[in-house]
Amino acid sequence: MPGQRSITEAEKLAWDKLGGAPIQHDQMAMVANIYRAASAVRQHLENSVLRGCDLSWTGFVVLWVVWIWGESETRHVAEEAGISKGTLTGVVRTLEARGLVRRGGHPDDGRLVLLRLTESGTELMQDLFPRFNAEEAFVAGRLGDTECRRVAAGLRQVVLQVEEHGEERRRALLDGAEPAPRRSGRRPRAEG
Amino acid sequence: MPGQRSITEAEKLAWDKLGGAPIQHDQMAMVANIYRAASAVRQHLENSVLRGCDLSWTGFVVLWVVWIWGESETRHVAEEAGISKGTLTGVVRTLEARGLVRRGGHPDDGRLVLLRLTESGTELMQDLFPRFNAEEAFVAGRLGDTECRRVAAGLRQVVLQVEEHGEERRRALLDGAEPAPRRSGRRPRAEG
DNA sequence: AGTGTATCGTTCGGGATCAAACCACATGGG
DNA sequence: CCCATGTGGTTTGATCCCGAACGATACACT
Repeated sequence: MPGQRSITEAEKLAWDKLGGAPIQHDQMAMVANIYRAASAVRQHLENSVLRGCDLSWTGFVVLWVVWIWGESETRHVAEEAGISKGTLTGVVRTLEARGLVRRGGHPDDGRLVLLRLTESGTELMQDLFPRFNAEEAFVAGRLGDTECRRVAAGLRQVVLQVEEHGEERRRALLDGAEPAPRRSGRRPRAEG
Repeated sequence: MPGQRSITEAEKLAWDKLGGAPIQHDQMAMVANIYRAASAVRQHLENSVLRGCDLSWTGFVVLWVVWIWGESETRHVAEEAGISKGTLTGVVRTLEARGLVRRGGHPDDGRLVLLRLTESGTELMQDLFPRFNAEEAFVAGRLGDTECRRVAAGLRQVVLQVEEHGEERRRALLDGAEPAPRRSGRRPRAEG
């Protein structure tokens, strides 16, 4: 059972290493399980239905968003899919190479790019989505409908908390200090 | 609010596109929220406490595992951290370059590699973990202890379902067919 | 018409990610 | 002793991922 030598034992060990400082263990356990569940679900979906179509999780999500909402501006797709716009550029590149989506300019605003499914992309989603949904049902198989709703509601509270107060919180933690650049990422062009 | 133009509206649209085929929507909503919450939490943690130490989420998790469990074999660390052994090799490489962990051979079995924290890695975790835990508490701030436990328990059921029946399920879905190779990944060396 | 300033998607750099291929070491049987 | 089989960690190739830098376009104001 990966990652569960015992979460409780881990807490005891951490508590010892900190000289007895208090730990919010219910919160810690929830975060740990959110991440574990997300990994497990993604892995299962990728290795069952997605793999056969040569799609990654992210590729599927992007496809799904465009399928559901129809022709969309890339910024909206990135937002819905929960990835950065830079990542979306790359994902769309591979999706386009597979002939599943098409990129097109906006008639009125030259900055925008619109995404739409190709014929074959639409057919793929019609076949794929029901099978995807069946696996969602499988991973949730030990929980009843009501319990699913309850867990989903709890998770939504977490998402809302971060979305509504996360930035403010991060600012407060920095307390005036500069935001600490990432190690990776593009460097400013050398002055000449 | 990223990814929530409205999940319910999305379901209706999907239902239409499928010509009225039934959708397991509670399960679908739970999976969507698991992934959203995981992304939100990861993003918040990386951009608050982790960024200042130049650590990725995964880098932190690996460090945490070795900190808690002490000198460990890499296969166990990969399992606990929930990443593949190939990924671990890369993550440890960067962690080692930052002077936070050290790799060492096993005295009795020449195949094994042991990981341990350096002095500075240990100091980092002693400072970092309490601040990490404080942010875990922040993201869970809208939920009480009991609700956190309940959500964690539900998620554990999902993880267990995949771990105990996932492989069997994937085999059943393939139904004898070959497992469909990934598009990416190493190719067999050309026969000569 | 010109000049900010804002916003869009793309590029870029460092890194994470997986599965399969691969190589080194271990272990058991002939 | 040797060779088959198994089990470790590492390498490889394609992709994903982020955020900052960037170039192009849009829009408001002059």
